[in-house]
Amino acid sequence: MHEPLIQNIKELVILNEAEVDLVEEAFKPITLKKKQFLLQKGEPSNHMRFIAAGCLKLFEIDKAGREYILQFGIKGWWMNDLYAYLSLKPVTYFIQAIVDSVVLQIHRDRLNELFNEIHMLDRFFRIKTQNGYVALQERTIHSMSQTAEERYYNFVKRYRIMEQQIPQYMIASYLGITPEHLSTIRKNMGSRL
Amino acid sequence: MHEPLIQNIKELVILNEAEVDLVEEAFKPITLKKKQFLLQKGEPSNHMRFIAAGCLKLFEIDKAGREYILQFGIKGWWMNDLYAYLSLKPVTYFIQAIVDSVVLQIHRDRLNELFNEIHMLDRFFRIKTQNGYVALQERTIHSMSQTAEERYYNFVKRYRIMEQQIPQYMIASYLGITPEHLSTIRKNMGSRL
DNA sequence: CGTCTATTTGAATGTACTCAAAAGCGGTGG
DNA sequence: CCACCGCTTTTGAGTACATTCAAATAGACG
Repeated sequence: MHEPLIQNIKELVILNEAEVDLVEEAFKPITLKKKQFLLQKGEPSNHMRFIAAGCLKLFEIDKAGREYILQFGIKGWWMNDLYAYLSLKPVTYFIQAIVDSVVLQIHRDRLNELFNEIHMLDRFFRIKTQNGYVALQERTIHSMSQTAEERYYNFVKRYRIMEQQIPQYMIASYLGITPEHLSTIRKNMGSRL
Repeated sequence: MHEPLIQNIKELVILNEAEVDLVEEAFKPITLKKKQFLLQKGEPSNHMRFIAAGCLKLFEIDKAGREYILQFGIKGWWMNDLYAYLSLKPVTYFIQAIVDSVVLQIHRDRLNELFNEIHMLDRFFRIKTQNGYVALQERTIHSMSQTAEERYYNFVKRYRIMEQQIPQYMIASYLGITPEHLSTIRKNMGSRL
């Protein structure tokens, strides 16, 4: 169960066996059924979270009730309302399982202890966050410079694995367009998919 | 000259005097005239950069020659093509001074050494990047859920200090709209500014 | 099956863009 | 110190991309 987590960490930093044990012990599994919430607006976010299996979405709902998806996550990804986690404030986003999922999570207090017990963890999260930042920056550029069709095409090309377990209207939300429009785009793209 | 840098670090982690000296020694100042480039597409980005004075922009130019501004930076901000810095690949973005500026920079190799000499630096950059990620996430949400007028209004409200030294067409680029459209928005907003 | 949810289709509308041109503004040289 | 030049901002007309709203069709699941 902790396999993918340990592997994920070891991709970036070195851990000895004792440290692996510490990490495995600290991260507790949570199983989620499809559509179940991991985090709801207003709750505190006291855990750092790693997806061991399944697929989840991180999203906001505005006053008009519209849903905006910030991020999808599959096995091997980290997912959190980072702002709420860091600031100790109530979360402003929701996290919900798209399919049955397993999440490994560690409490902030325990993780902060671990940062002192395993210096390399600071580094791990620094690099992880830097990578996440870079990816988000790219997404920002694309949302400004590309048409909806280009963004959809790139999404499919890049996240083919995800795309198959995610309903179309969620992808539309992620791309910042309406489901109707995405449908039209797909029709026009036709064979190019 | 290194004052704002040290202060910036000490806001998040504790440094002793020896460590302060190490940091001050490692970061070298660069002065830039208005419109001068700090980084041009194709170059490597071998330094981590802190703005000690002035104002700069980080932007991309697409094939059509259109400019997309990812980020403005003023005194106390960090600025880099993080992807290029981390991957050692040539930069895909430009960094250019909007007004006369001073940047403090440290070479990647020296910074990596410092990470081992000053463990708290790992933590500092982890937290910095996390904060940056959170801010970028918010921008992403807003670019999806808000109209151009709302985005402009929020930009002015939030970055009043910046807004005064930045020409309007650059703000338009940052907001993902045309200068003409921003002009129209300003006219319609009228007194509400 | 039948029901609920997701996707498609189409018409009318709106927001932002393109292109073109005029007006404003700031710096520089005569 | 004013006139001119280049760059920024404004204005307006026509257009394009994406949205809203409504309704029909298709798919998934009990």
